[in-house]
Amino acid sequence: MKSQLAELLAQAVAVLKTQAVIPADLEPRIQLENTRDKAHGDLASNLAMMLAKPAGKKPRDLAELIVQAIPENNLVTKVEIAGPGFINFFLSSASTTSIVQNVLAQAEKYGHNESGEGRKVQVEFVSANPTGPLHIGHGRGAAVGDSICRLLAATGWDVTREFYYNDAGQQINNLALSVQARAKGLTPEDPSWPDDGYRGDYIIELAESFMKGETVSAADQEFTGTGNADDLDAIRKFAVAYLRHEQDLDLKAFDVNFDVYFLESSLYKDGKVEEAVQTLIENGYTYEDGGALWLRTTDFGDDKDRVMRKTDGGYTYFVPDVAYHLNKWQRGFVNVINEQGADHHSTITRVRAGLQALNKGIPEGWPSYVLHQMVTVMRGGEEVKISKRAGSYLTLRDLIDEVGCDATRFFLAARKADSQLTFDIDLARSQSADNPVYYIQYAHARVCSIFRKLKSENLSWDKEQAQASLSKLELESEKEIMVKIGRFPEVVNLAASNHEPHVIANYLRDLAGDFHAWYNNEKTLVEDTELRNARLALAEAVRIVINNGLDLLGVSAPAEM
RNA sequence: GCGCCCGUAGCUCAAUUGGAUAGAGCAUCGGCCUUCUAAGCCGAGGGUUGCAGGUUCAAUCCCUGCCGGGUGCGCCA
Repeated sequence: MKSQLAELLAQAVAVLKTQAVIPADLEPRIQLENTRDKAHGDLASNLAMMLAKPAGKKPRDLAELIVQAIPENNLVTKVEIAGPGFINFFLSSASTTSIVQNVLAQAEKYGHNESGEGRKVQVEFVSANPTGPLHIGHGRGAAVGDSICRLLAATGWDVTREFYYNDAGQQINNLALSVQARAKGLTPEDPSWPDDGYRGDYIIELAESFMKGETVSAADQEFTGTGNADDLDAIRKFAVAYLRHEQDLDLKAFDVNFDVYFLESSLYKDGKVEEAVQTLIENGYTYEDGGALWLRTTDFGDDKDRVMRKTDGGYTYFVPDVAYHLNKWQRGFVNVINEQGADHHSTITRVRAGLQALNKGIPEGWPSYVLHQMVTVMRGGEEVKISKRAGSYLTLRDLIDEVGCDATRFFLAARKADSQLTFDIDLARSQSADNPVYYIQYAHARVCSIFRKLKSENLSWDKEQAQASLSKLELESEKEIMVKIGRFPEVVNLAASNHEPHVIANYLRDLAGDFHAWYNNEKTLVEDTELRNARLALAEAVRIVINNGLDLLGVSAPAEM
């Protein structure tokens, strides 16, 4: 719709160029925007205001000339010049009803497109350390990351979802030591409790399971507890497998799946870390100082150089990260999006610097990142402090159990990632009816209910019949809904290209509102067959859009509530 | 001190990448169930978009400087 109208405007510009009203060498960008106020029509262009200066005319006068130069068409019924020089277009009935036809024809594909052209994109998200259950921050990453994947897939990308396990660092030692301490009956209050030990209760369960000789299996590994509290290596392996298994369950409960689980330890095992370090040394970006090996990250915009290899011979955390991202690049992922918590944002400069220093032709600014800000959890009007080490814990699974998967996902994805989010458990739990996700799902269920009613009254409806009757949709409220669902593909594109799932949530809230209002004011199952068929078509179109939109958020669209 | 994010109604958040009179929900107040699901609808009140400048036809959005909140700044990960 928009592109067709833009084409008409382009033609008008061409005409005015031949009349020398507009300088011939000017190539204006035709902008059409959706109006906020329906008094301004359905679509508006600022063309006249942008061209006023080069044309040497007043915006409104120029707008007049542009309008006169627009070719005959059946898209719009009225064109108005308003305000400082806006050109407002009022869509014709033929235009709006064609939207409904389009939605019904494309059904679950409506809103999708092929602009990604099947190109590969990798999205890395969650990537929690296997040192504890997933908490609400991981939940935000999971909800946002998974939704970005769904958006990219819907716009024609070949998406790979990847989870990176930091299973090789110092934190794993701390984990093993903590489990060992519990296995030996120590508590965090004990003087010999490990310095950076994990204090959560789940460590107790883990230790018990190990001592009992239970077998745990995660995606690609399995390990049986030996029951020997002195065997730290066995404890380490068991603990990692155990917690990965727990995280698998968390993700399953959240309906988030990954294509690839990448182990940091494999980078060491395969010599990839060493390889990357050698390359950096050969490329001359390193130096020794104080017994450590440094990377000259300041050559790439960092504010100070960074240690790569400590005096104890171990690598700092970002070195395997560089090796890991080189691996992504070598797997052919020209497009990589990393979704992670904003508290780790300082790694971005380092990883990118390391990749540049490798001289492998990796573009500056690769990979791209989506950072989500912190989630504050409120309960009983007070902030719930979450700390693995302190032991106070609210897991993602607790939350899903309390609030439900749909509401949790919606809530965590419905806000812009780069602003902090407050998750009020009491609100989400005790007043679940007030949760916005139900409002949208309810609209979907209501449409389904209408069709059930139709059936129970032995009436029927089909797409073909409806096509001929759409001109019966004459109400202003109906036109508004048609225009709104006509914008859905554009909203999907915007959300996908900006990696902003929350845009979908806002759109759905808005559409559901229009639908509920219409539903309350106008009866769908009326005597007049043509009008009934037309309204059923509109209701079905709304249902399709809500279904498709909720799917992009990973939220279900129930037929009954 | 330096980097990044944020600051919009009492609260939680939007605002179609610079558009026209800044919008929703919750909360408050008043109406609507004999009618396709009241998890709904209709109406009312609620704002100097943190402050001060700048850029232009037009600024919540871009630039500069302040103020406030968050987060990061280790040979931790």
